Amino acid sequence: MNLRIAIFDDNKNIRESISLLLRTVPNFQVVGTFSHVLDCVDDVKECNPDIILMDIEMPGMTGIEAVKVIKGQLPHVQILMQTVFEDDDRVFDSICAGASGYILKNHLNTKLIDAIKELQFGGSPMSPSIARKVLNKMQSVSSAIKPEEAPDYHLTPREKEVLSCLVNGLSYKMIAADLYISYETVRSHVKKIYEKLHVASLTEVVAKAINQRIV
Amino acid sequence: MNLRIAIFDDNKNIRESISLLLRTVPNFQVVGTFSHVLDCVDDVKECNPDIILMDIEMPGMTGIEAVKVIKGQLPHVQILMQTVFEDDDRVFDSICAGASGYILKNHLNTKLIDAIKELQFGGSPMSPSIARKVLNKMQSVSSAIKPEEAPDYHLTPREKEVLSCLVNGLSYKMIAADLYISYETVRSHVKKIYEKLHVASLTEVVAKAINQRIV
DNA sequence: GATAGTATCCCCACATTTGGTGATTGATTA
DNA sequence: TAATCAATCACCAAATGTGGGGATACTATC
Repeated sequence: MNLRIAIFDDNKNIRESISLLLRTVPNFQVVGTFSHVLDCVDDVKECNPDIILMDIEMPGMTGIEAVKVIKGQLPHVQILMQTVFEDDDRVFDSICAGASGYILKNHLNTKLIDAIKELQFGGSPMSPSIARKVLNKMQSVSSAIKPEEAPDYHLTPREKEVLSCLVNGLSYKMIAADLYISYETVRSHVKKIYEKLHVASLTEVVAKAINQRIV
Repeated sequence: MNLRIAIFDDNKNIRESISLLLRTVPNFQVVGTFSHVLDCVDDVKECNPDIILMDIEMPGMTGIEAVKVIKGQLPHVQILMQTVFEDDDRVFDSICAGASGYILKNHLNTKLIDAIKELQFGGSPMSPSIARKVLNKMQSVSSAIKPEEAPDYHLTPREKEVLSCLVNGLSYKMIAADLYISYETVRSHVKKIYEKLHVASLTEVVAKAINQRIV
């Protein structure tokens, strides 16, 4: 079974030399090379690659934007960024856009072949410095990854509904109208919420609800 | 210049075989092997390694907790997780604790040597499946990584102070007391904030302030 | 069949917030 | 020097939220 590869790079020499290199590998098949990504979705649909090598700097639209649109329409395609840039912004933007690997252009040849093979078998090849950046980033956003488990305040479903209305800025009246209950019922729920969250004002409720992701 | 390596693993055979393996590499120096991490900080201070190989499952304290305390006290040490576990929790916990690499135990020998060398030169070696997990995680928390740049509401410093008081649940009166200004002045600031944020209630202010990280 | 919990509703009195309009001072800037 | 803006303070009237009661109906669950 052949591995179908497409290449997006605005530099003709690079396209051709990568193409030549990959053709020497058994089972690798270069099914398309493109100098820009303006028609990338059509191009990709046309040549139907398993893996895409994507440069970043290209005329008209960047490779990062291309990753986003391609993954949006063809999520099964694996995309390997291959670029000279290693600034945080471009690295993380690429990854968030959906790239499955990121290698730098400085040391080509065998590394590239290994990277493609790694990608083929479910890995995510990254140049060493990129991998380090990624791990450091993970650590710096660890609060988003491992949210310290929010205490459970045992809010009832209805109370949670009311709470989320409050967080959306609705007044008691509006909540009453929204949930088809009376103003006084809203008050009852809010009182309960105050008790359960140990707070004494709407602002505290909202702050606590958002910060502890209760909503 | 030698590379000093310490090994934490509760399995004696593994400690010894890794130790033997690493001793065959020029410039590698195994400076300590330990069967548990209960005294890890002392152990590490004692043998002063550049790189630590850390298993996860050990008696008394897990390798992940050990990473946390070691990195807390000796942040310059590079720690390479080396384990059989590849569940998301342990992987991300290890990384968030401060590990600089994560490789699986199934394919030892040369891979391990390469990983240590990669770590030595500022990389973050990961087994392919681990790297994939990490990239996927990055994508799933992309909102935390690339917060869509909050619009600037041109709040004055004083207004920001008042705003953060509001977010902390203080009433107008309390804010007045806190900032040594009159109740009416607080009101003026709040009115301005309402205008600038285009909202009409405290709850909306608080929600917007927190969600858009204005505070 | 008693108990506990949820969801619904009501009243009173008081506190707080809100929407107006308007004013003074000092600093910065055009 | 005139204009702008931040920061301060004031008053009025109306709307909204808060704290304390209490009540009913329905579901579970023991």
